[in-house]
Amino acid sequence: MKTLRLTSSDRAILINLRFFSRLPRTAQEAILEGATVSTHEAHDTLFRQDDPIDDVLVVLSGLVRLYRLGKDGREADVAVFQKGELIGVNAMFLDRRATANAQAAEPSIVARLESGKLRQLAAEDTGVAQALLELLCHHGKMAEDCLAEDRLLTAPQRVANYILSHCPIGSESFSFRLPFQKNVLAGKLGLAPEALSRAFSTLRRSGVVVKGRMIEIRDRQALEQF
Amino acid sequence: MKTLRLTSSDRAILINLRFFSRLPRTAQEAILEGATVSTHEAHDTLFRQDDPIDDVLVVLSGLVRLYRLGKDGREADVAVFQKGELIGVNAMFLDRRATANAQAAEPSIVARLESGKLRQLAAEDTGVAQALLELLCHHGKMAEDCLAEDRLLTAPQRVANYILSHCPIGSESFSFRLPFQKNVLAGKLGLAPEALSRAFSTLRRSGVVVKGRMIEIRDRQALEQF
DNA sequence: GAAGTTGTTTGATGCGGGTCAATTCATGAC
DNA sequence: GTCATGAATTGACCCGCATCAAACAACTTC
Repeated sequence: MKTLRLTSSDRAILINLRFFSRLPRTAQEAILEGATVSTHEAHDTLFRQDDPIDDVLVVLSGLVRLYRLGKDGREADVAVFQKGELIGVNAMFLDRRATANAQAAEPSIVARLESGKLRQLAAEDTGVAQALLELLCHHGKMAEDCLAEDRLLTAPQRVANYILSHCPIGSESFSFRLPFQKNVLAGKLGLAPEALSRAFSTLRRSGVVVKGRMIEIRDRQALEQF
Repeated sequence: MKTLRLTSSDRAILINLRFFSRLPRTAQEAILEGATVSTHEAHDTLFRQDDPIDDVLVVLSGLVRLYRLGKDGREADVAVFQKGELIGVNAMFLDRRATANAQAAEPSIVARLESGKLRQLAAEDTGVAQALLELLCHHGKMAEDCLAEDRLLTAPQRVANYILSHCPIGSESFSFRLPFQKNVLAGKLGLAPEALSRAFSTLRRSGVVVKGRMIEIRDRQALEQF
């Protein structure tokens, strides 16, 4: 892990965050002022469950995996964060302890914003609070989706869903590149890597072509009703 | 379904809500003014997934189950709300559509608060926004817990966990009454009723005595390490 | 290039829990 | 009390997926 200064493209990412754009310029500067940046190797741990955390993390590049540990040492992913996403907003308004472990899933750069300052801003500026409310509601919806998927769908169905969520509406056939390793996708979907692999091979019969990280869809209909 | 007036004990429940107590008295009155109350039989549907909803629901008595439907008609619970809990806060700050179906799981009374008014209050008063932020973060944590449990624990472990969560710290043996039917508990834990039943019978060997809705714990240690 | 490392696929096996069906148990209605 | 309805349990069966092990593929590193 290495500590850096904010580059101008980092600043661009931060400034484009929903809640950031609501801030008066002076507040923006105040936040950026206190921000630190660090780089991490794949598998680096950013924080551990129950650690006290006083920052909100923003992924500037790479990928961060949030997971809990079972008593037997097994890991279960609860979220995966990509560029531009915020980690630790929950903790900021609760007991300021991490509810899970965070680990870089690939070489990553993250910014740390002082959560004390953010809390204060939210308490002073309803626009900031509003933006955070919307963010949290969005998180809430995602979590609900995830839980429902886990409970209702089989492995191939979850994968089909994931693929469709990347399909622009209206297009009948298309292709895209997985934004991360299949490894990580498996965790995100609550599957063992082997199960993901088998799910892909099941979906081949429905017109899904997988070549490395490239996914190609030939028959959207077939996927939808899987 | 029948529409009622607010009783004084209903008012007491509402006024004790975390975010409510932050409001100036005039705002409290404004909210209560616009509130409606309705009673529901068990199995009544309060709203359906994708319905536009313009209210936040507060459970005054009884129990409300929130669930999603699978393509095959199977139901998966995403949350269960008891007296004093708020339903539909997410929707209020998103697209104002229900993300799931809501159903009374037993005879229930719910209040409906105008979400437009609430949103406005949150936009004007940072104290209200703050309270909602805390509420949502709490919801977020619960959802994360739930997801992690689903992915890490077996049925008996989930049940053991549930029981322990009702155990006052420090007490080695104790007993309590399930706050709802086993039916509902099963759904909440993501289990079929049969699986819950079997889990209970597995836990008997660890000193859990089940008689109707009464649960008795004889050996806390055994439960914790299950 | 060769050789090690890490990610992915495939096969064989076992466990957990969903589903269906049949009882047993509770709870009320009359 | 009897009967009826719904809840909870128990057994039998099966399917989905985790797990273990091994073969492969794709990148590094030298």
